[in-house]
Amino acid sequence: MSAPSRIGEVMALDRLVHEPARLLILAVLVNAKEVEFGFLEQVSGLSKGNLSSHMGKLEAGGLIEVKKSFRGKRPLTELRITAAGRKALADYRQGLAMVVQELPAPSVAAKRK
Amino acid sequence: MSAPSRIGEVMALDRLVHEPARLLILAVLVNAKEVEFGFLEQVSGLSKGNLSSHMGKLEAGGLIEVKKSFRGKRPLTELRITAAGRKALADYRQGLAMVVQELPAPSVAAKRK
DNA sequence: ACAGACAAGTTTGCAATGCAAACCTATTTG
DNA sequence: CAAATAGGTTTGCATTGCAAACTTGTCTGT
Repeated sequence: MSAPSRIGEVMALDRLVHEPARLLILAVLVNAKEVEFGFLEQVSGLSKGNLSSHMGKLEAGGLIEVKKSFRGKRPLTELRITAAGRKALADYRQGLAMVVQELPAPSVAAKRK
Repeated sequence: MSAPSRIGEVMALDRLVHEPARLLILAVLVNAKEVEFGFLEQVSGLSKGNLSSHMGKLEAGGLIEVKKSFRGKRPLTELRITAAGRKALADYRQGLAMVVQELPAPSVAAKRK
């Protein structure tokens, strides 16, 4: 018989994307052309510090690009997902889909409490 | 306004289950009545140490039960998923399913090159 | 003009984590 | 008896995620 399941796939998930905070960031970015730091802070609910460090990691990994400029006299940081980022997210999504499939649907043999 | 999507769900994912190694463990356990430590070590590919510590956390969280006994003269550790574990896994699975749905299918605007 | 509040991020400090190497105890084999 | 194996646990370490504190600059009230 086949392995207990193909769930070993789960170990192949991209950890950079797997982290919820970063997945959230990527998910927002993938639906917009460009996103401001402040906006992201609001919709994500992440603290500035937390957001900043995740941003740094995503940038270091090449999944996003960060453009710094000024709006009037104030600093403005904008984030944009890269092609690599889209790919990573798509791959991750596919991995997730597999995991979801392999995980037993509770509806079947689950306990009705 | 409503959030860009319901992806904020991702932040609600149970971190205890979210960790790939533990998800793998739970996925194996949910399909079997009882599983031996050694077997799990093999199918998961985790080192004994790593497995042992994840096992400890799952047990501490009440998602699994660990039964220690002897087979002949040798120690034997068996793992079993609890009702809470099944529930946590089912909830997690549902969360994942939502995330997968909300994540854009790559087929649309995927590769330009 | 200046004190204080606010904006926009970055840096720092810390606790928690994941991982494997080393270790431990007991058994089996050469 | 020595060495290898089985079955796990503990230790040590490097990485992380998180928020508090800090930085730099603008704006408001008086």
